[in-house]
Amino acid sequence: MLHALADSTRRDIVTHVLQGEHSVSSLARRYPMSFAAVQKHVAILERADLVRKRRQGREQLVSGNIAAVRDATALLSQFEEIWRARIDRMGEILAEPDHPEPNQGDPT
Amino acid sequence: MLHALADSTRRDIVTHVLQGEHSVSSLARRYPMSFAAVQKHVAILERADLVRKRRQGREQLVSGNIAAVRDATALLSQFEEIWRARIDRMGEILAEPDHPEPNQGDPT
DNA sequence: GTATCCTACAACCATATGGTTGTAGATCAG
DNA sequence: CTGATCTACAACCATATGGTTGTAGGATAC
Repeated sequence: MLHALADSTRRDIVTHVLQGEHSVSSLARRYPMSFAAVQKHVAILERADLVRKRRQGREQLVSGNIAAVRDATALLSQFEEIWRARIDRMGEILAEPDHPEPNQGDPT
Repeated sequence: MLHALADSTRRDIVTHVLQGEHSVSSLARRYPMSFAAVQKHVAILERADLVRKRRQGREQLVSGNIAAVRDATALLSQFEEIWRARIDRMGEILAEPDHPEPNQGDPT
């Protein structure tokens, strides 16, 4: 899923379809590449459930799925929590009465 | 940069080095792959500035760079803001007293 | 009906990825 | 010094990626 967002064209597509539905062809017109290339990008986003497609006549309207985007954001936020937990632990260590050498590594 | 995080092994490496410095070889021991493979993962994370390396004797100690992780999180958060902006606009439209029909002529 | 548009999918190519093994340079222990 | 360890880097392979073109089907317009 992060892989699906690790491409600027796909992030741009997500940006647009989060603001409203767009057909695949109207999206394709925005980028300097072939229709098939944009179609592939949309397929990758769809496989990651970042966008949904809805048929209307001969068009496929693409819309963004904010829930999946939130999942990705939450995944990255976990890193910040890990970091904060570490900082908290360091605070405890500094608060300890005596700690001559804070040795990190794993010499096992 | 998101690409660097779009791999579970690399996310796991980031998780660990955010909690403290680890040498490349001690990291390599955690995963069922060759030392060189882990070394490549670390190099990719380093290129994305998600981790830093510090030489100590014959070891290279890897530590996580929380700032870059925050940048990635902020990038994804923009999507949620775009989404909220759209919802706000929809709220305004629904709050309009008379709907903007394409009714130009006003025959008195 | 035919023509046109929108979409899907396949084949193909160049390049990047994730993994391997092997070699070589530094550094530390003896 | 020799030997062991940590690291870097190159070569190689299988596979996935991002792009292309071409073909085919479904829906609309005429």
